[in-house]
Amino acid sequence: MAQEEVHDAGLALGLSLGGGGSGRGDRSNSSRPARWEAPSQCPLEPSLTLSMPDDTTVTATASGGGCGGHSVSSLSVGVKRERPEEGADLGEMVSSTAAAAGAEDDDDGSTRKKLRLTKEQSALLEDRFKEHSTLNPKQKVALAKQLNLRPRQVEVWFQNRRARTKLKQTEVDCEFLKRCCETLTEENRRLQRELQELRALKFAPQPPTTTNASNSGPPSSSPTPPFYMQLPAATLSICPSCERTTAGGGKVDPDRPKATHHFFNPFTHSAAC
DNA sequence: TGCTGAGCAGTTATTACTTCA
DNA sequence: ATTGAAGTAATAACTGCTCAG
Repeated sequence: MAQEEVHDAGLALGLSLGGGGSGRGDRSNSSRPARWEAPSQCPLEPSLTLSMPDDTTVTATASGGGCGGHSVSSLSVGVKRERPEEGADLGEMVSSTAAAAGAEDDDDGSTRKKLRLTKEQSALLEDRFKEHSTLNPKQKVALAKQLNLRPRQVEVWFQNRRARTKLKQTEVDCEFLKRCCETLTEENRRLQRELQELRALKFAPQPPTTTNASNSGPPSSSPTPPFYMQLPAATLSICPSCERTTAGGGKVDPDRPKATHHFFNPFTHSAAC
């Protein structure tokens, strides 16, 4: 049951086709034989292919039990009609798959069925994906043969698998950035607090001691704050690793006002201590 | 420069499962 | 406890686009 689904505006049916979707969706099947053969998942699956006068092919495939140990039996009926449009790899197919045991196989075709890969197929595909996330044409064909799938299905599976991997990685990255943002927010709060403390120290009454060059700025009533008050907040940061402040020693090189020896880099989770 | 094949992003449709009345 | 409808997640398959060769 390795049919590929296509949307068929002409037949208001869920279409599942083997041997080619429409248009560019099935590039790998350009060499598809004129008469579509239902590819069976299992060599033991009996299949029947009928060629209709109007180039429509009806295929019935009964599958089950004997393939790879999966227990789901199914009956698949596919209808394919050659469509003279956009090249040779065009075809349409109607298929319905239903559990053979008790389920009806006479559905009106208004719903299209989707292939579900068996656990064995998925496992092998996963294994191959772990080795290489892409396949060259030869590998694709070989793997398809091994899985009793069509190369197009293997191709699609790998595409979807890559997309899922990327999506997961994006989620991980997003989570990481979220944590970074939280870390930076917390860091910002800490720095704000520290700034307030320093300001309070600055404006507190000071004992009449001799002043050095670093704090001999204008009086507190002056509109321009002393030099260290103009430093970027980061220069006063507390290293989360060693819990020391960079500007705590009171000795700041005026030529390197932005030196942040203990600045914590949330992207590397490291501090340049 | 046009063609072709491959990969990707976005989307659709189906299936399986869960929840709830 | 059972059942059917509704909701949801997973995923196979498709379309359209870009890009390299």
